Amino acid sequence: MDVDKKQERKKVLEALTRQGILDAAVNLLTREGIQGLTMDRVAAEAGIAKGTLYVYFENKEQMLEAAIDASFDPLVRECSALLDGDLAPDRKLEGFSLCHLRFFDEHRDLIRVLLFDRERTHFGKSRYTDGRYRTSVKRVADVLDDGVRQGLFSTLDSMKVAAMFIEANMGMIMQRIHDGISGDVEKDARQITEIFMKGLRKRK
Amino acid sequence: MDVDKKQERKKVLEALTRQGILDAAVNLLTREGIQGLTMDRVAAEAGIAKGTLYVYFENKEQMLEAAIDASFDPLVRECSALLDGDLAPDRKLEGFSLCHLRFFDEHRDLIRVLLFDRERTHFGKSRYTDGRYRTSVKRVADVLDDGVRQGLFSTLDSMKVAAMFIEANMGMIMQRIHDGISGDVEKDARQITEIFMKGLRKRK
Amino acid sequence: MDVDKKQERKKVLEALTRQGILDAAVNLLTREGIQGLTMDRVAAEAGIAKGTLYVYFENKEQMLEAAIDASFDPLVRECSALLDGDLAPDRKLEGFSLCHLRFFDEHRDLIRVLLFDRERTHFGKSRYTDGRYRTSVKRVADVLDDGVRQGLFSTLDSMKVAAMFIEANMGMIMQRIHDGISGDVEKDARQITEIFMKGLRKRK
Amino acid sequence: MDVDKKQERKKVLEALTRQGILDAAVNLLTREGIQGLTMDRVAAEAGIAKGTLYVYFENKEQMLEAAIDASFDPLVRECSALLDGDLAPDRKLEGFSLCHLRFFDEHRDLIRVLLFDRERTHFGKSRYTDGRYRTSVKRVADVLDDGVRQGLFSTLDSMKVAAMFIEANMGMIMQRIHDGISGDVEKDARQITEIFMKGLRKRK
DNA sequence: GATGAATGAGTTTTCATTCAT
DNA sequence: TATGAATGAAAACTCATTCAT
Repeated sequence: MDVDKKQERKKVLEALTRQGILDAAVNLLTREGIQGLTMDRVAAEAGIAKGTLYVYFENKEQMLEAAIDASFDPLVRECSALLDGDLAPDRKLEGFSLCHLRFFDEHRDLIRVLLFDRERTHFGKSRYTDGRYRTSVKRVADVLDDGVRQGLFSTLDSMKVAAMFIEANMGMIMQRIHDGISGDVEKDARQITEIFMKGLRKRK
Repeated sequence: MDVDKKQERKKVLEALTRQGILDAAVNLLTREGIQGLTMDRVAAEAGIAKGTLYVYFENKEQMLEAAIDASFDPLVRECSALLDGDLAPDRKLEGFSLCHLRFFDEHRDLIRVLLFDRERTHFGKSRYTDGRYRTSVKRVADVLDDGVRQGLFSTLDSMKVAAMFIEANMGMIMQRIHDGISGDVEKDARQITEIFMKGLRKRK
Repeated sequence: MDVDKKQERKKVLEALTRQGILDAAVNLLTREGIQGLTMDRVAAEAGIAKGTLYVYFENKEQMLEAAIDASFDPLVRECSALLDGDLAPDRKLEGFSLCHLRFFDEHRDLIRVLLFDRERTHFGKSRYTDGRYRTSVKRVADVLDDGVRQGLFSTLDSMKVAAMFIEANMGMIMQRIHDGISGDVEKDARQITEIFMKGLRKRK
Repeated sequence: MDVDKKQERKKVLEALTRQGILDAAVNLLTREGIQGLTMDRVAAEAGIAKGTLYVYFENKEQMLEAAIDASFDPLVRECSALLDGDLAPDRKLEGFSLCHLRFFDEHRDLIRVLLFDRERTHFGKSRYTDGRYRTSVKRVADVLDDGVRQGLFSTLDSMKVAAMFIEANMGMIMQRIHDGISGDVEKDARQITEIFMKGLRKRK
């Protein structure tokens, strides 16, 4: 019992330090960009010694990876739940947009990181699996395929369209940020869906 | 006269050196990525002395900027001509997609740079003007506004939609690259336009 | 009585832990070399906590010293017994060679350590006493002096010749290792003695 | 002509810096041992910036290698000339001993390095070719083989005996150093040859 | 006595930039 | 103008040692 307690306390403390590091890393990243992210500064920001970072993470790369993963976790979870749900495909797409717009409204600075990560993800010679992004594309593609199966959408190359859709969301997000976040989220999310559903062309 | 000749020759030579540096920088960038771009290597690639780089450019940042500008110049020119032309707005959009898909098919590696640059462009604390990208958004937005004026498109928030459109193109490009560039360019360009024109929804 | 038992048990346990540490250190040393010998790894190899090492040893240097001492103990004991025995001086020398060749055939990797230690021993500013090696030289010198006294050997500078003899053995060992341990131990041991007894020169 | 002069001056200056680094490295090595040899200190000792070291050498390992090579160069040359000469095999061996004893009398501290290098040479997992030492063994073995061919020496395993001979020399050197270099070099060199020629055994 | 998380000084290496020629 | 040797600040990472529990 005593031992259990001790071990538990230890685990909690460890988790705290680990989280502290991740938070420090994300803060620094958002504040200073990738170039400002040095192990020295992360340690300082986290209020621990440089060496301690290497107790918790193998190297800078893995720490960064973990930090980014951790900060996108809420978004990933929310989207996951949404896409797993049983809304109609078009509602799912709108929900997806909404999630993303909301998330980036709240974590406006993080988009910088996302873009960074996207770059690394796709084109780095790194060993990074491009997991997060590719998974996202695949899941949206599944929704599109569902839509086709249900006779809702015309036939389409689902992976390509999924990629387009996701990026279109990013475009909207960027524009919102550029404009100082104008207009409400719901409206913009609806507009994205609308365009992807019905197109821009005026109908008589 | 003699003096003029000399001066002219000098200018030509200087321009040549300058271009040589830019080419070297872009080659290195596409071959080795940003991490591989050191002043040493640029000088070696260009066949000049390291110090000479600083004769032509203030510092690394400005050199890089110029190099990226130079490498996107063909794309920018082509798009510019297209958007300045007098095609119908929807043809212009399709042309825009086509330009981009073609350009990145041919300069596949440059997309890495573009994404990198995009990040820097939008969110860095760098003094980079985000010229290229913002201009692009604005011009596409103009086309959209034209479309609206001509009664071709429904009313829309042109800047946001333009951003979406541009990013959707990037999504398509990324997916093509991920798939090993599947399908022909024209078809994919048409698909993008189609979706933005008519949407995904099946019509009876 | 109870207290005595407890104390004894404690002592046994401590000795066990101590030996475990030494074994771990030697294993690591032979497997990975000096560079691979970190306190972390020794602790892991010994299955104890890092901090515990400092319960048993003042610091790394002393632990290493003890570990090396322990691993050469068998050789030292065997040689000691031999040189203490009452063989003729020349038989003792041959026995000495045999001991060494055999020991390093079996602990081939340890020779690396020996050489390392030799360096430290003789020339480091370390507080290492150069005990092992100097003692060895002295004892061989004693055998040589015995030989001289018995009219077996010509007069000689026994310390210098002893050093030569010991190093010649090392040379043979190195060559055997380099060749992949060619030829049988006895023959090589005999050859060393032979040369030191009769020299290389052919006699008519 | 002018250009030639400039280039020559440059070369000389470069060689000077390079030599300065090597000298600094050897000095530090002899003064402080391997553990004391850090790039920081070498730079300080050489009176240059840390970065400059990396202009002249790829990394620490190669610098060290070059430094050691450079400091043994005189010995290697002298021995080489001697063994290439046309003395009788036994005179060559004596000359070899003489060279070595003299060299280490003068560079007493360097023996530490030699031993270090020997260790690295033979047993490191390093990419070091064990050139210096192996070559030495081979060349002495050739002399021995010559001796056998000329009917001077009994048949023998020349590589093993060569290794023994070289190490016996080292033993003598160590003993001399330990004793504070007692006795004159010639006498000790002669004693080594004597033993290897005629052995220790007293003849009636 | 045993633990192991935390430390931080110390190490190698990189590279944009300068400046004397 | 062109050069390229020299710089030195900064970065990632290591590891023996300590100390609160």
